[in-house]
Amino acid sequence: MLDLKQIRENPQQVQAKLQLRGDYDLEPLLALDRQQRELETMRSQLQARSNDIGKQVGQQIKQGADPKGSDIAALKAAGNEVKAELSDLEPKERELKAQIESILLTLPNLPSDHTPQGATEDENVEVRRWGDEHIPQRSDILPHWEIGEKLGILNFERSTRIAQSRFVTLIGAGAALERALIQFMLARHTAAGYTEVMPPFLVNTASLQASGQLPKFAEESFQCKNDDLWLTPTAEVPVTSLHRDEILADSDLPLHYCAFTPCFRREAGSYGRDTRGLIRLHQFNKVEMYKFVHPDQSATALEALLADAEGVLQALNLPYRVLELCTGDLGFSAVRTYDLEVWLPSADKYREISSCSNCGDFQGRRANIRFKTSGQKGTQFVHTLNGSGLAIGRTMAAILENYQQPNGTVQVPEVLQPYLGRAVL
RNA sequence: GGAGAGGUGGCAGAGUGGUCGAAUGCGCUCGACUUGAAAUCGAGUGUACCGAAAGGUACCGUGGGUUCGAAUCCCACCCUCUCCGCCA
Repeated sequence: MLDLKQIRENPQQVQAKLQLRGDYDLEPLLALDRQQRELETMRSQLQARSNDIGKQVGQQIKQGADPKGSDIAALKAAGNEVKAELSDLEPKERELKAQIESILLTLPNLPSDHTPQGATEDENVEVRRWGDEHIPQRSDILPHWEIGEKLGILNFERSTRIAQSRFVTLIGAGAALERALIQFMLARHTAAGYTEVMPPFLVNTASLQASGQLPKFAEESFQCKNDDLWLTPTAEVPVTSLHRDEILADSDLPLHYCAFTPCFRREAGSYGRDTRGLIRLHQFNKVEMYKFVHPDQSATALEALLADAEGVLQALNLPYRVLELCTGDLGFSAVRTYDLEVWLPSADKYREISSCSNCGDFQGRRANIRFKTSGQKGTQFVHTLNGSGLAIGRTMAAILENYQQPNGTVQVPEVLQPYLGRAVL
């Protein structure tokens, strides 16, 4: 959520930054804000009068005045008058506040000054490539779903029987490889100081709103309609809400977490895209990294987060490139985002495998997560960052293709062998 | 699912209509005493909004209601705990 005070004080600046992301008009919001504050002043003055009358009644009765006497009756009448005025103002103010809130909830975060300007993903900026020398030179590499089914470790067809299309069942070494990847990544991140958490995989509406998935992107999540619960679309959601409505001490920061969770996405509107394989499923596993940091630290924390995500790909010797997302491609909550794209030989291109974002205080404000600096009064919102480290299914796809051997087997990356107990699939 | 109990400040816990943002204890901060520490004593210690400030307003699970006045009474909802049933 954006800071209403900031919008009020620098409307043209905020407007200009929002314009980089889409078409937004702040004027209605500002008008509502002016009305609301005017009403608030009036209401609070009336309230003060009402409180004063109430106090007088109490005092006079205590001092022995006749509760049915004319003095008291006059006060009560005055009180009733104030109450009538209040009952007119209160609902109006409440309504205005609700309108302001609901508009604020739909405004995306402001891009950073570093973020390249652009309308679509075509204008994302490539920052660097890594591991060109690991790109397989053969031209007969099978797509991962074909080699996976050949090896009997991926099954898509039976998964439609169990669930629907866009689900996979991992079998034998496939299931073991998935588990090994999770273990490997968590071990790496915990060694780097991230605290492992395994949160609930069902989250409530407030949690989805806190991290920015709601209200705008409801159709992207699976909902349990009988309960106020949704299937988590990413660990970012439960981990953000791990500290929702808390006031931390500045000495608590930074907090670094990593979490393995399945992720559930409806992929509404992507019919016909990536219909085969592990790239776009309704359910996939992911190891996520997440940081709550002091505002002064979030810029450097993003670079460190990115390095940690890259480290996973490097350890697996998977070729990748780093993109910085342009303003038009930035996610709703993000100030600044790097995507990691891994080389997929069958597609002959790079595909997203990680997204590392600095959300500034946007989620901190939505989730009401603040910190207090000792010796200073007042609170500030924490900055939050999240990054995949990595999406497990897409990592498996990359391995099945980049490590494919001419004889139809797949080499197991060296760092995974201890976790898997074998060198070849 | 059935029966019951309960939701108050960082924590514990009082408060059943009036001056209660809220006793008391613990914790925490600062100060005194002490060579230092402990103990003791003193002062302080929630958040947000409006306002240049003085100050004002709101918040006792959430939302409504009664009343001049609600933490306290009424209604609805949510959540937590205990016992029983079911269950990994």
